[in-house]
Amino acid sequence: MPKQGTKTERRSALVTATIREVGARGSLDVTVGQIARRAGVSSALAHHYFGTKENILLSAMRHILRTYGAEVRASLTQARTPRGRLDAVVRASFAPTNFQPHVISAWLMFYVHAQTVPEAARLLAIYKARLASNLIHDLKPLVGVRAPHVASGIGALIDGLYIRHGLQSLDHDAEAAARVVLEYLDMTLEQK
Amino acid sequence: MPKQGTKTERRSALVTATIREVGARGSLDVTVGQIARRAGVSSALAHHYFGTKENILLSAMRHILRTYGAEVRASLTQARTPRGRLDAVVRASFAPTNFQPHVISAWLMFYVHAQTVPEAARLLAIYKARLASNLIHDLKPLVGVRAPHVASGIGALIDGLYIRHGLQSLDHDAEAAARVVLEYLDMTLEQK
Amino acid sequence: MPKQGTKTERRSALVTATIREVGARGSLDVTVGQIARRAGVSSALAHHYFGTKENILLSAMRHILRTYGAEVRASLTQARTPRGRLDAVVRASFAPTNFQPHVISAWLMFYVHAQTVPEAARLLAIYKARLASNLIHDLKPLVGVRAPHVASGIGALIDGLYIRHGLQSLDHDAEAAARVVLEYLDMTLEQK
Amino acid sequence: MPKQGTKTERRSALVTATIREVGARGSLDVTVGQIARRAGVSSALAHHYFGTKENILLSAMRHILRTYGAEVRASLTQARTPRGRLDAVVRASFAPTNFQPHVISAWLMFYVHAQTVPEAARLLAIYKARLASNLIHDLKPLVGVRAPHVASGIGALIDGLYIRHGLQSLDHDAEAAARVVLEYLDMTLEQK
DNA sequence: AATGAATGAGGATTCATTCAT
DNA sequence: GATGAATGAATCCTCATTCAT
Repeated sequence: MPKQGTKTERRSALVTATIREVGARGSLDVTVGQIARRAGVSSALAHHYFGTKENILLSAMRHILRTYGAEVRASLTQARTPRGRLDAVVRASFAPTNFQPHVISAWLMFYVHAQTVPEAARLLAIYKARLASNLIHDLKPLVGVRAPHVASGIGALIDGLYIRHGLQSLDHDAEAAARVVLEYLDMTLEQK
Repeated sequence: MPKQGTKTERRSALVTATIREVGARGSLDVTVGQIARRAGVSSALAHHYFGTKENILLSAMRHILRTYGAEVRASLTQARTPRGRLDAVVRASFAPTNFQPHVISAWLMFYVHAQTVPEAARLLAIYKARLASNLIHDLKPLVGVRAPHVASGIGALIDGLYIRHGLQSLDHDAEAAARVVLEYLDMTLEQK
Repeated sequence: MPKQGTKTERRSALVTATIREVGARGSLDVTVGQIARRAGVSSALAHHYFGTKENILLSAMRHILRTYGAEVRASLTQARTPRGRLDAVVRASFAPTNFQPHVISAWLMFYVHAQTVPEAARLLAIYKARLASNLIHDLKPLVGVRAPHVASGIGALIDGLYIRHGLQSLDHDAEAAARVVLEYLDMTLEQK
Repeated sequence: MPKQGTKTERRSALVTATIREVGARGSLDVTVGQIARRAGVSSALAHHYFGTKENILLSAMRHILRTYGAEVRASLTQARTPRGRLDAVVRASFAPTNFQPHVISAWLMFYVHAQTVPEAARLLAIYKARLASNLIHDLKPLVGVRAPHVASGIGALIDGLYIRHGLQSLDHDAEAAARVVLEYLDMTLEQK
């Protein structure tokens, strides 16, 4: 009688539902019940699979981070020059899989969550370290010791554009957003 | 025992306590009780003065925005050239009154809050419009029609630096943060 | 600086305000603050004069009962025959001072209050006893031993008409209401 | 520990508990906690099943009204003549299922509640309309155009007897109460 | 006399979580 | 595997009441 679904299917459905729900409400204050309902299951089942709400949230975060990581890798395979690779990394941040309203909302929520929950902070730190490392690797041949500095500027700019986008002031579409960062990059590179 | 503080004193104490508490917890999920306790009063008194929790939060937001506005104005009085004024506006964002951990946390929380609460969104929109208007006013003589574009880049960069700072990864002190933005500005201006 | 007012004035203003407020809200769930505001004073003053909320309510009840009693006495002075006196007693219940929406509401609320508060029950019992006594006194010459029985029928009919009136279904104006009871009386008297 | 009762069982238990509790306290000011405790469940469960307190109260009202309706219908099946049917309708109001202290209390409370809550008013209006309609239907053959007038008198008398009974002054047992109304009816019918 | 300041107690409601089935 | 039943622990908010001024 119970609805069927493999463990993986259910977990994945709940993770997706979490992101959608957070996006729809614009708030991390989402209840397990709301998430479960959106996934079409009972809240008891959500606990059955994840144990605690915290865990559902963390899983959703991991999902987003994984998706983002995949996007970056995919983007990088097509790049050859350092500059091309930088381009790829930046553009991955604004790829369609990520730069959608509800995903952006979720990112913002996770930033907040990271302030309280160590594990969330750890995940975010990993993401940041990877982004920085990616950028620095390819900036070094171009700007030498200034690489970390420039990388952190780019990182901040990306985060800022995310936030602003999350805030409905859709003054940047993905393409425009990427361009802002890339211009920043270009200008930096042009510096003698 | 009653009759100890004036209405103004208490309101102000509660607003301050709100920001500190939000900063300390790293979350907008502070209870009226926590805020009140920090302010040294009963939660009933907080309701007496503000009516609802929402109102307390909004008042705290207004307080932060007002402080920021004052900082900008003060900073501007000492500037003479457009470039000097741009400098002033940027540096105001990183002035000691604003760029403290708990205030930064509060900013982040308010960004989130604005996604849900219209009045919060309105307040944030005002802040943004003012910042943009300030920047554009002084960018026009320097970069002409590119002014709005550059202004939005600067705005995003400031927001991004705030977030990153809020996330404990204190890779930027205030001075460094301001410098990142100003370099961005300089590079932009140097563009032919 | 404080507003002036004699003790009596204030007390009376608060009692009146209580009845109006109960009437306006259609509920005994009226707060001291609401009553005080309607009377134009602080809730602290209400306590100063009455000590407790219970006391305010009881005073209002006494006021209504007193008004009703006065109405009955006034009405009776003009009657000469037993039948005339019965008429007077019945009509007093529907006199303009009593048969107004907010007073009717207050009566209903007091009925309820009497279920919980002994003193309120006592006051209501007194009213009932007086009404019964008045009716029986003049019914005796007319229906003999059936007097108590008829009196209680009349009392119930009056109460019922009050309730129904309080319930907005204004299917009886005062005159009509009185007539219903008097017809009942007439029919009873005509019984052999 | 969980999984003990069905949805229907619990709902019904809570509705019953509501009426008993209202009766026991003599006040609509019962807390959800009190109702739940009497039903042997947590207050959270009460909310789980009814959503709001208002809803619990309304459900209790509907229960009483339904019981009363059933009583009337049952009573009517045994009647043949118009006069017999009138008898049945009146007696149903004083049937043991209804004319118990706590049910009477609940009625009184609902009268009060109806002054504030539209849905409660609507329910009460339906009850009244049905009673009136029932009475008028059978009065018409007996008193012609005076039917509505007589019906409203009877209705008021019933309500009045209810109130008086609710007020502990048990000067009427059910039989006596019914008799008062039926006498009223008889007298009316005997009118030429 | 009059009031604003202040609070403890309490109440409706929500929610993560657990358990029997 | 899946769920409805069930609850303890919060949380916001209200209110009668008290006290210093």
